[in-house]
Amino acid sequence: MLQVPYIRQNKELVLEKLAVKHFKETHLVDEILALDDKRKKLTLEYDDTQAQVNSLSKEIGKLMAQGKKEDGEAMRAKVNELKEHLAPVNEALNATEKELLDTLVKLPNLPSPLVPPGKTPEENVEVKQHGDIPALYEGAVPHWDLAKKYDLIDFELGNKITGSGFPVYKNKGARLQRAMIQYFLDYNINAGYMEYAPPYLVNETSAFGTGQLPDKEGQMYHATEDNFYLIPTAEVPVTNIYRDEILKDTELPIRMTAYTPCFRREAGSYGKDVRGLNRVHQFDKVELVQLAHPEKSYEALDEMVAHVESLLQSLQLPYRILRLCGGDMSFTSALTYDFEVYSAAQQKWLEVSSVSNFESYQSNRMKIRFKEANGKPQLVHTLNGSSLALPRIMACILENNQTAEGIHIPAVLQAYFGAGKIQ
RNA sequence: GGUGAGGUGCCUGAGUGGCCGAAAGGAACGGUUUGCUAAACCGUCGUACGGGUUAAACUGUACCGAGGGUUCGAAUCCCUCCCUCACCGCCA
Repeated sequence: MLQVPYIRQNKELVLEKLAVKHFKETHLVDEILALDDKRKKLTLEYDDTQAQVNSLSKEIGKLMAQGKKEDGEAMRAKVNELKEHLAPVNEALNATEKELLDTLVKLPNLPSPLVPPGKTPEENVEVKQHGDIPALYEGAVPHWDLAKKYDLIDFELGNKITGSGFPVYKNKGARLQRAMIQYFLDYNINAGYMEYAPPYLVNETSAFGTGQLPDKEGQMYHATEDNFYLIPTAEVPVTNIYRDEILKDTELPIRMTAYTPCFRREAGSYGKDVRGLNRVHQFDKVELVQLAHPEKSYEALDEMVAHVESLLQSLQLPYRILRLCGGDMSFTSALTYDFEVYSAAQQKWLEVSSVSNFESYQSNRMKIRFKEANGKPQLVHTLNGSSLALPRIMACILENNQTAEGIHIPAVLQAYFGAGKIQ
């Protein structure tokens, strides 16, 4: 969430930037400032009255110790009077603080100046395209057919065990999946990221911290008995590792990577691009998370983009990089680059990675801060990106690398996979 | 799941109603001195939100797992929840 003092000092700029995101409820800005004024006023009243209570209470203690009971009793009556006045003030203050927070989380993050102004996915800006679109042989088919032909993935079996969108990987399909996870993690570790294996269920506080709660609650699976949420991405548990911590500036940047399954209800997205691996409820992903100094977070973003790019290049997949426009960006992001790989058999681009800078939007929720020598604590910037989401990479490798003699495995994966081909 | 003991600052750890935002030790940081990769000594050493100031200084409130309660006054008493440890039960 945004910081109130920032909103106060830059109100016009905030409104301009909200417009880039096509955010309509701009009245919230004034509401926030009004609530903050109210909060300050009530705080002042509460603090002053409580200060009187505190000092009188101390005197009562002294009087009682000296045996001056009557004076003490008189003062006690006075304190009780003050406290009667205090109760409604305190109540109003708590209610105002809650309302302020509730309103504040309704404001999205502000877009960086680099964000294009568009509204729809068509208006995203292609920053780069790399690699040749492969010309497939005549018998080429989409990955769901290949999965059957080579016995790699069983979609129907997933229906039986759980429901739609829970594919079962088997044989070489399972092994290829595992090979990719291993390769991606190794690749990230070599680039200086520390590996974590975090929990796949998180509590409410963690889900709030990265911005999944309160507004995206319907997208997560909820284990109601214990009030835990199944993670929609490793971003949630990994970023929360440093929740409520104050780091030293010398510890930044912090680079973390984690493999986890991801669980997404995908409510409301039925019927669109759901065939095969294109959209599933459970999938595997290797994630990158960085905590960076505010002045260096855009360098970190570029570094992550370059990192994901080199990873895709090593897999020899044709890809393009999009800079998302204001209307297509996520609520919490300040700048996002999407990576898409080209699926030759489906003849379309599939998103496989999304790399974003959240600036201090998440860290303000999580209170992840750092301190320079003799300085005050300030918020870090958080970033994350996929490296990579597995299903669509799998789909593209199967489709783009299919030949009459089998499916060619990218050279960098062969050692992990244990063969050069699926036949 | 049951029973018992606990949760205090970066760490260890004292504190069972006012003198406690909190002893002491350690770590860390700054300095002095000596100087074979170190010791001794001195100092600093929480956070948030207000007031105040050009900025400071200064000052108020809150925070001793979380939330509530009792009291003139709570780290300290009571309740609920969360977590940790030990033992028992169950179990990969």
